[in-house]
Amino acid sequence: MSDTPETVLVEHVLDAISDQRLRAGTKLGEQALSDLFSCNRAHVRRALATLAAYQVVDLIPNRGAFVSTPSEDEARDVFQARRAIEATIIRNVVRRADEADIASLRAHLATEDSIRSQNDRPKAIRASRAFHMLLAKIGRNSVLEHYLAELTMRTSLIIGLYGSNAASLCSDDEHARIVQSIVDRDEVRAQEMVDHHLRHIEGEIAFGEEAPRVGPLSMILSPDRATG
Amino acid sequence: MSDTPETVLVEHVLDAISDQRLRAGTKLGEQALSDLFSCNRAHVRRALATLAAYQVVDLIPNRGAFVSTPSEDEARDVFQARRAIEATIIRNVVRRADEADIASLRAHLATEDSIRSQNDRPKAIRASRAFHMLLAKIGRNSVLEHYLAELTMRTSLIIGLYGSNAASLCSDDEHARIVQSIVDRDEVRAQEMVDHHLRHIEGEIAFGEEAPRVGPLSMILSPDRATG
DNA sequence: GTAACATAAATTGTTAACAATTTAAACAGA
DNA sequence: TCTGTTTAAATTGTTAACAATTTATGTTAC
Repeated sequence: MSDTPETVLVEHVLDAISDQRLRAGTKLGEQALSDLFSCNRAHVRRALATLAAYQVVDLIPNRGAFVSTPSEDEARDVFQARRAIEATIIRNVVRRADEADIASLRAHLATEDSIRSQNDRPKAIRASRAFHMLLAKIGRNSVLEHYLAELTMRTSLIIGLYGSNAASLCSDDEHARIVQSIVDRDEVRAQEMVDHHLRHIEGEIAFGEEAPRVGPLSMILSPDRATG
Repeated sequence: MSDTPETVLVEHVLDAISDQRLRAGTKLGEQALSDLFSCNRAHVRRALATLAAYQVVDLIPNRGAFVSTPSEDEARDVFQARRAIEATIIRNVVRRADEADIASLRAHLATEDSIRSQNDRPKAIRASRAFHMLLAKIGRNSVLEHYLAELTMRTSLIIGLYGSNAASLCSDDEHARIVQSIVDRDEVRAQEMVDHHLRHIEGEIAFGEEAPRVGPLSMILSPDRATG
């Protein structure tokens, strides 16, 4: 859409969160952000208000903005919400996907395959999220798509915070099997696969032990970084 | 939570939207709002950014903020999203509702009954929305609750915009029957009732014909108005 | 060496002034 | 009367300065 400083800032922060470059609890100082994105603090403040509304940032009066740290309860709520939303999305996909859509799904699977051999975890996380967002797009419900964008972002925070056992992420060939059931127009099976997939991811999370915080903002959020 | 000017402003606008006092397309001028809520424009701007993130306000560069006017497609997406989310909510309710919850549900039904005899449409709309939000609260998933708050608000805009045939709103005793199936702990029936109920509401909407715009802001949004 | 306290620095909160753009009004010509 | 142009008013966008609060630093007493 537009290219206002607010939009740029919001998009970059969201990207950084979904890539797990920005971790839960990180402080988002106004001065730091306005320097990084060369805009004034009014812009930063508006952008932070937007991010807070997306529930990926907590605004604490007189203290500043922090990347939100989901509790275990909140994490479970997020996953249940994802199951609810993605169940309807996958149903839409099975019903509405045309050949171009299926081609793009297959192309994405190929991309994920090649990434897997590279052992680049951040890249893998981004690609994995992109698969779910591709499904949402093909499902053609912009409301559900928007909510899933938020929820996948929060999922990134959760996994980054509590860590995921093994290099599982969005594992193995589960994505491939979901695509197969879409091709087969098997609504029930597709729903089962997605539900199972999400429960699998949630099950891998090790609640209790939190991961350490790290890194200065400037390393994480450079505006000149590729946006994807 | 807190009582910052932004919060107050956001809450009041949301209330006005859910009550259908604020209709789709209404301009939300910065000066007008800062006068009404006696705060400065910086606060107004932040509040508007939040409302835009909630997708009940459109921010048009150099033009200002307007209450969003959902298209027919968007309206259908909103209703499908509600079915997806409320299906899970009602399942949670059937499983988790304790006696206090059921008492509050019955109390709410009584309130709705008494309102029905008063023929006060705005009051009825608010009560009807409150029923769904009460279910969300009892369901104890804060993520779904938050999303439903947004979606019911957008539903108010939709109904206000396209009008609802008959005084149906959230009709008759459908709410009562939903409560009954909760009491009976009949998960399947409860889900069916909610799904049917939502389809019923959607079906009453007369797409095609838009309702007229009206009213000055000061009449609609007085900060000293009761909030709860 | 530690704790409490005072001071300084940094950060967030607030306000006002000014610039740029859009909207409304006034006006002239056909 | 309608159209198009010009001028004025109102509204949004931007910036900087200042106040209030929090955080960090440093000092002193024990």
